Amino acid sequence: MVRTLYVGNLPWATKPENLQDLFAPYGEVVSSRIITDRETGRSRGFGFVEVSDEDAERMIEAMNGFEYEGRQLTVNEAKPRQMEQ
DNA sequence: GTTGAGCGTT
Repeated sequence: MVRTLYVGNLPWATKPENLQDLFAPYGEVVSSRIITDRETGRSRGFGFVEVSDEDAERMIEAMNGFEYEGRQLTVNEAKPRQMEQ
C-alpha cells in the first residue's frame, strides 16, 4: 500500500532527492517528485512524496512544520489526483 | 538573477 503526501512551502531549489532524504528516516519512501512549472521548468515550491501506508501518518507528524532551509514545511496527505488507491 | 498560497504530468 502506498499513500501520497503533499509537501508545501519548499525552497525553490529543493529537488526530489532532497525530499526523499528528508522523509526517508521516518518511513519508506517509494517515490518523490517536485512540481515544476510546465513552461519555465522552475519549481513551484511544493511537491509530493509517495510513502508506505503504515508510515504515512507518522511521517506527516514528523515532517509537518519541520524547518528546512529556513522554511517550515507543510506536510499533509495529498488529495487523490485521479481515482486510485 | 523575480515569486510564497497552494494539491501534481505523462
